[in-house]
Amino acid sequence: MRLRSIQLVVGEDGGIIMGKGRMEILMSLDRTGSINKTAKELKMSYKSVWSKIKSTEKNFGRPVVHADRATGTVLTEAGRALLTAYQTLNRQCMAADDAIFATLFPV
Amino acid sequence: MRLRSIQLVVGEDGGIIMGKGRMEILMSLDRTGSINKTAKELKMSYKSVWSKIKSTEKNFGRPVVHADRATGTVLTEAGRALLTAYQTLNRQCMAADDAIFATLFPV
DNA sequence: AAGCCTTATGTTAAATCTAACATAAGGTCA
DNA sequence: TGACCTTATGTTAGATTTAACATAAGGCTT
Repeated sequence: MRLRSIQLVVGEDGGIIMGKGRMEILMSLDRTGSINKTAKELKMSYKSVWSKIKSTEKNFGRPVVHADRATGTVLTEAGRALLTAYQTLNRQCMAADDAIFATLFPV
Repeated sequence: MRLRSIQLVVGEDGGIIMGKGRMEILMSLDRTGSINKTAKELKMSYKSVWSKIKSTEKNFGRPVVHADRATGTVLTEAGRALLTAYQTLNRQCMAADDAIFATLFPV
């Protein structure tokens, strides 16, 4: 018996802006500089990675990546800020929720 | 932009024991004393309500309700304890997560 | 006995989400 | 120029999840 805690940052209409999956996409993207390499690294199709990025941008209201056929893909200023904010959110929420769980569901 | 935080209590194999939906089922069940009335109240089919209860019991390891064709359905001791513990968990986690969100994503 | 309440399941259909396939086209390097 | 990298989308198929339909049967009330 354990806790599975999920944090989704969503737009006004409920569309997902950030979640654990998209966090990993942006992290990988920042490291590889390529949607293609990210897709391979995360064992996803190019399209699914690309679609999630587009979905995030639509719900977020502004671009999180700058894609170029020649130079690849890099995070925008806003994209990096969103990523680091979510990473912190995720870590802190997990810790807080786990602590609460431990008090209410003792082993 | 807002936070959607989800807390799932799961068994060792990841099967769901409690979530917001099952919390509402048990709450309604406790009030109505009938799976049928709960299904109507929550606008779900009898079967889907029943299946979720069975799933919870399987993953939890013991019955959470006592069902009787004559007298209807009531929560077991363990079921009520599980429900109240989850209600508290849900409330506290939501509050904690919202607070964290507010500090990281200021309006 | 008839009608309506209840729990209890199986089966089938629908809808939705995910993955796969196909294609287009710009840029770079040998 | 040809091969290979990259982004960019549409289309189609598969798989998974959810809803709907159907049936069975016990028990209560009138």
